[in-house]
Amino acid sequence: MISKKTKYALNALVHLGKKYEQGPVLISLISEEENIPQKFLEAILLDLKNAGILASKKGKGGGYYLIKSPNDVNVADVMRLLDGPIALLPCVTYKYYQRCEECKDEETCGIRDVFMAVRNETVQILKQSTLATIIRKESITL
Amino acid sequence: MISKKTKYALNALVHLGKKYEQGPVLISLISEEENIPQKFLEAILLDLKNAGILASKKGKGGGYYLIKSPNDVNVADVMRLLDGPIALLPCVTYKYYQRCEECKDEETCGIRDVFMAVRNETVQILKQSTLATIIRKESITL
DNA sequence: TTAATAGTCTACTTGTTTGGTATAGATTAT
DNA sequence: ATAATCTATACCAAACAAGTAGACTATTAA
Repeated sequence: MISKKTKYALNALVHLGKKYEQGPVLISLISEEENIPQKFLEAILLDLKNAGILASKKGKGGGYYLIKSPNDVNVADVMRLLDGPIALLPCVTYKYYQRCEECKDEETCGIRDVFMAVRNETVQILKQSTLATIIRKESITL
Repeated sequence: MISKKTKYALNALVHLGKKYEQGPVLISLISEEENIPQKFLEAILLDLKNAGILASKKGKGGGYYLIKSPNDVNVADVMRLLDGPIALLPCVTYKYYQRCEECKDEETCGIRDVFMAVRNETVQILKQSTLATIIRKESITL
């Protein structure tokens, strides 16, 4: 399961994606409309800002806004940022590789092959899924 | 990430799969050869027994052995047994469905669609992967 | 210039899960 | 009977998840 943090981040990003290039949006507004605890959301938005996806403006008329295009923000990146590796086994992660301690021979491990396949399929789907595709799909489904 | 419990279970099952229909195998032997803490392994094997995958024999000459055919034990089932649902969101699980509390309208949720696709692909791969296919692959790779 | 607005930082809390360990008990082959 | 095995119950420490509290800093309008 993905954490609430990642789920909330995606909800907030979709929200901000719908208001792309329309100025800053209040944390309190996102919190209310997306049903996310405000204090928790503050920490999440800060993470997304530090990752260069969002920017913020302080004071009256301030808030958060998307600085990357909705086409350039994909679900895989958001998940990695907040939840860490996507793979289900440490020995099949792309950037955070770690050997399975109990493993005898990684080269011939049939279990590893299975989870390698899962990882590849998963990452492909998540990379293809951007804020833009999500928002588009939602407007069609209506 | 899958838990150590599931990983250990798979390692143990592959081990027992290789000795299918060759009589009981000692916990201590599996523990040693697969590098799994013995007491932890005992609990895992018990779970697998209660799920009807393994059986055990007590006393001298006892141990655990596979009762289902290696063709009929797939990775998806083992994961579900020890780690619970495979899906990454509670609202896309098959048997353990739960609404996302913060969600406004599940029907039109674009995020849900993404994770639905991931779940479907993942389950398909994991269902196809049985002890038999894993063991076969390992013997070929050598 | 000061009050109100709005984001930022640090620290804490509470509950659950993970990955175990310890001890004692029940069964069975010899 | 007794030694070899699995079984059951209880416990534990560390990490993580999901949040909360409160002080602090920056901006801007009046």
